[in-house]
Amino acid sequence: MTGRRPKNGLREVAQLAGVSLATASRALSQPDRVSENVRKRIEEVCRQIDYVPNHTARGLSLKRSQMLGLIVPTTSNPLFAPTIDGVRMVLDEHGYNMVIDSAERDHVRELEMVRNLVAHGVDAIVTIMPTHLPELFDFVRKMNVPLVSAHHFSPGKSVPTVGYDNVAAITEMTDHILSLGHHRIAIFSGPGHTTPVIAERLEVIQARLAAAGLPPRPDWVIECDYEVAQMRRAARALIAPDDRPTAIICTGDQHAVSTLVEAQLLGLPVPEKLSVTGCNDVAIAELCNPQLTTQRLPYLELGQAACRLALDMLAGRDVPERTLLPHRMIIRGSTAAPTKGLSS
Amino acid sequence: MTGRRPKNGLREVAQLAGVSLATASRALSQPDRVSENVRKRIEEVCRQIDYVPNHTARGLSLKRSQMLGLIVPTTSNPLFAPTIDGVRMVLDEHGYNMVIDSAERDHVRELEMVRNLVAHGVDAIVTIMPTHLPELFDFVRKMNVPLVSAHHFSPGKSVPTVGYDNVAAITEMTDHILSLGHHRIAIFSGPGHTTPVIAERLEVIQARLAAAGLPPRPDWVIECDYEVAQMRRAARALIAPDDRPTAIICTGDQHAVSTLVEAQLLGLPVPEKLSVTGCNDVAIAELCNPQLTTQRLPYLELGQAACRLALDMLAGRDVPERTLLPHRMIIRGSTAAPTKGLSS
DNA sequence: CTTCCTTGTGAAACCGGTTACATTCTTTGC
DNA sequence: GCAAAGAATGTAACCGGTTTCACAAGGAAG
Repeated sequence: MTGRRPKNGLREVAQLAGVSLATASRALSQPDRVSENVRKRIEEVCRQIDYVPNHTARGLSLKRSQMLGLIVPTTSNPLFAPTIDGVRMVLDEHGYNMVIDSAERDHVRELEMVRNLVAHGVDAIVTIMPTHLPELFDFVRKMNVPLVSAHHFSPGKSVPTVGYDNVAAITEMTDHILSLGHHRIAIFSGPGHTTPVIAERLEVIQARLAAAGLPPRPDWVIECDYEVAQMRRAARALIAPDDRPTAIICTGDQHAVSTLVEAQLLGLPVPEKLSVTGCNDVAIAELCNPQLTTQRLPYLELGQAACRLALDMLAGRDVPERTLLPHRMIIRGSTAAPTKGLSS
Repeated sequence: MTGRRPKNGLREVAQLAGVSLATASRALSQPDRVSENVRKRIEEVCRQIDYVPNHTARGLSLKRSQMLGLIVPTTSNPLFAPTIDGVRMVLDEHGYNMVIDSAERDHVRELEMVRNLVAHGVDAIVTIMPTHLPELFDFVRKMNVPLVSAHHFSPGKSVPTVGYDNVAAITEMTDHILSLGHHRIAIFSGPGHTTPVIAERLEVIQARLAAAGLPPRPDWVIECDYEVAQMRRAARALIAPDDRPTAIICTGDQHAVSTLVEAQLLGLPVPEKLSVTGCNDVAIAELCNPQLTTQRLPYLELGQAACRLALDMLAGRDVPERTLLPHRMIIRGSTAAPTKGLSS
């Protein structure tokens, strides 16, 4: 503290150690290219003055930032938390940082975010948006920035994609209900217009039921937002009448649990008089009574795989266009064969 | 596409527009300092070649990155999702980006993360860690980087802190149970050793019960991890015996809901024979039967306020050392006076 | 004792922007 | 009609690192 410090970062270190800037830089990034003696002296100085390297400058020079950009549809839906966590786990192993943006379920905004991330110099991008603007593909190709799409296989994606088999998962669940002998089946779904994944499930279930020869019941196809009061109201409307379904297939666990709660309040035993299925296997699927039959979807693994792929692309390795991750049906206590005499 | 592009970013724009680099730069950052004519020409060129600015270079020159660092205790606990969301909301308004790190509930790692974030050039930092290493305060002071701590007021924090009154909230809840006339009260808690906030709640509840003259029942103080099977097992052990409490105060909603489920399985009516309280008011508090009496804690607001404070500090404005956000007790169906004859 | 090759180090260019200062060209005032 | 003020633009230094290249010293080979 005797005089004013140059405060030029590495320049100061170099000066204090009595070497040139270049040597100081090498001592830190390629320790074996400098003499033992000098290296130790520089390390000592770094400790002394508590030197903090400037990754911005480093990034400018090296043209890489050690940062990966992650775009999520929304930060408020806890469903994506495991995916974010998966990305973070892999990033941690590689000393990478994560900058995260929310596209607010909007394609146009997604493209903005991608431009923004590229402007900020991220080395690669993972996006969990289910579908993308075509311009997005042009942009990343032109900018030559690795981008991988995680979550949903939709036609026309021209970037590496990792996902699970949404159609198979919900088909399997529908077949489970059908094979139990149910004929009076309702669908309780999240809003399809904001979420292609949900729209797809809804569509697949309906098609499957029709294929099984069940007459369509439009009043048994409910779309409802994730707000608790709304879900419970809708669930009640579905199961309160005497003319009620014997099974309800939900596109998400929240809707299923809401249904369970309302059934309980109405004194309708599950699964004896009503079977209910969920999807996603979030924590609440086990925190209800009975526990939920649901599909465990690989959200954590989605994040991990997508992140690995992105880093692979960055390293110049070839990556597959599609990576399919397995789902698994978890049959718990909320489904059973319909009571005789009610099912037909 | 006639020849090779210089590909020097703004230099290329300048060249194509027939102006100097400085003018091009000004046209974008201070449009009113260049002539109408030139500005339009430059904007046109930018559009033509789809110019993407380099924020890294900009950051190096300006010494600010338009990025804020956020440190969370863990990304796997969805409890912090609203806080992250709150930060993001405010950041969006200011055109800031967020780089997020997980400290894995570890102080030492938190300090590493802070150093890492500073090295990456973030303009300010928000951390949701409940307590910090003393070295952290020295570091941020020395580096002169705005840091605000959100979540918990613990003694000795020498940085601006935003939080809620954890002690008051859990005291209020304990008093609610006491005032209903309960004397046989158990505590079902998350793990205190990993989470100071939980440890504090546990301590406060015990002190309050003792102050009310209740004899201590060590077997009615349970600490249990957040894993569903574990929580349910512990809850069952607590309420299965005939010698059971008439009320269970939980330090988190998950524990409370687990208890609710087990009570239901045992045919133990809530709230008639057992009162249960939660804390945090996460979504499941409304997705159970009966709905949970709990404390609504301002997690979203925590993120918003902390982020605003951080940006204020960055702008050189004075900020309060402590910002207290209100909590609110939400009395729902899971609590009631004990049945006569059982309570005493 | 040269000559050639290593090895360690320094000087300077560079990454892609921002900006203080200098310069040129208009205005405006007297 | 000329000086002074003002507006638009250009020149060059700078942010804090990395890296190419040149150079000097030391060791091995001839």
